[in-house]
Amino acid sequence: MNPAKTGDSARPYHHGDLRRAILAAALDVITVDGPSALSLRDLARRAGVSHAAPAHHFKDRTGLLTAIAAEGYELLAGALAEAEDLRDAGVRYVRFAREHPAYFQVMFTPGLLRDNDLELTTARTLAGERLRAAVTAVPAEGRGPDARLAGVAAWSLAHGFATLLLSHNLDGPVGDQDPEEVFRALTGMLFRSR
Amino acid sequence: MNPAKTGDSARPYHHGDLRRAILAAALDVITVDGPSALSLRDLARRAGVSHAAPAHHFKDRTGLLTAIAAEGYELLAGALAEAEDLRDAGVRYVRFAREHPAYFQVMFTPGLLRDNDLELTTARTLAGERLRAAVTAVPAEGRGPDARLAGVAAWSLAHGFATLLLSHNLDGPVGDQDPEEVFRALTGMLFRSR
DNA sequence: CGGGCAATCTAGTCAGTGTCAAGTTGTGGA
DNA sequence: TCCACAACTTGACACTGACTAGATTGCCCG
Repeated sequence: MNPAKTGDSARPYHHGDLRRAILAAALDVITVDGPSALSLRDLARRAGVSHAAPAHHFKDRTGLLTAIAAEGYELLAGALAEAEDLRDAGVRYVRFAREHPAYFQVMFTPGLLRDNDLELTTARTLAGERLRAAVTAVPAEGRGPDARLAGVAAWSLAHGFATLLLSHNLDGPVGDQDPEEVFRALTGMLFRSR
Repeated sequence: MNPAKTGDSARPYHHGDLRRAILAAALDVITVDGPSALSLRDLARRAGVSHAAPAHHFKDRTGLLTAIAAEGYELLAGALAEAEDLRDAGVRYVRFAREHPAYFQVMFTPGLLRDNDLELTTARTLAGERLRAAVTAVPAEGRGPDARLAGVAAWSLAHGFATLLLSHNLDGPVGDQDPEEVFRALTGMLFRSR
């Protein structure tokens, strides 16, 4: 029998899509308070479900974070796939970080994830390939002789900018300008001579 | 002054330098298992001290992390102060991240720190100034008209490279090469035309 | 020299957490 | 129809951070 609860009629024994609900709640929490504030019991409470229910869908806390990261890499791969050129890919990378800070944070915080998870690694390599594709699309005389090095450079630049942005380290320099525009100007400055 | 501390039979009531011992143990734990694995009780156990002793030196868990971050910014500022030019500053930034991954991780993981802490903010602004100094040391015709933008670009590049390195996202592209050399080559590629 | 005092550490408690094991309820497939 | 399995609940355990009160110690000042 269900204990008291708020709102609608009696909740069915089966939630319907508990997995989705937990994920959504988790993203909310992470966005506001960061991954370390995540509590399976709290998520269960938000979904109106018993304290051990989440463990049935994501074995652990780590399992939950891993699932989030995998989904994040899929979203990122999707965004990068539509990029017109390398600079656009960079802009989309930054935009992804700003629009989905929770995903981004989980994806790139080491020690939070089960690195050998299959779903995670495949999503991750897919996103990596999309990035490499954007780099190799640049004509060789524009990007220098070493495509691999150019890829690292582009990724570092976009990733560093996005990370510093999220950790509020660019609040001063960027101010109230549109971060995407700043990033565009930044790449324009670095590559102006080509 | 201090009673003997290591190896002897009965532990003295006063540890001697518990604060230092806790910090050192914390850095070990973070290096191996990340900040989320940090437990005050575990640190107390490692230092051979009661479970509540750490709280006397660092009010909370957050206080401990904040102290670590502040010390990290001081170390970073010290490293940047000795830089010869902008590229060298970047190399030192990357080297700092590799030599002190625990500090680096804590410093740039939002939500872990007490951002309004005085010691933290002063150390942070000091490091920021050292970075700006390295940028403005570059002659204007080499860095373009906008020093602020050039600073963001340089910081993003170094920070992104360091972050991706620590999260093992460059294990493939960089391979077994010396990361500092790769970074040097990378900046050489980006700035070859000046 | 000796008493007091503040820094340091101990010990106990409380609410909250992840995880495990075993039970209960609903549902789809043979 | 019925039954095996998936989804969820319930209860328990060991752990955590935070808080409190009290014990111990070394040092300063008279």
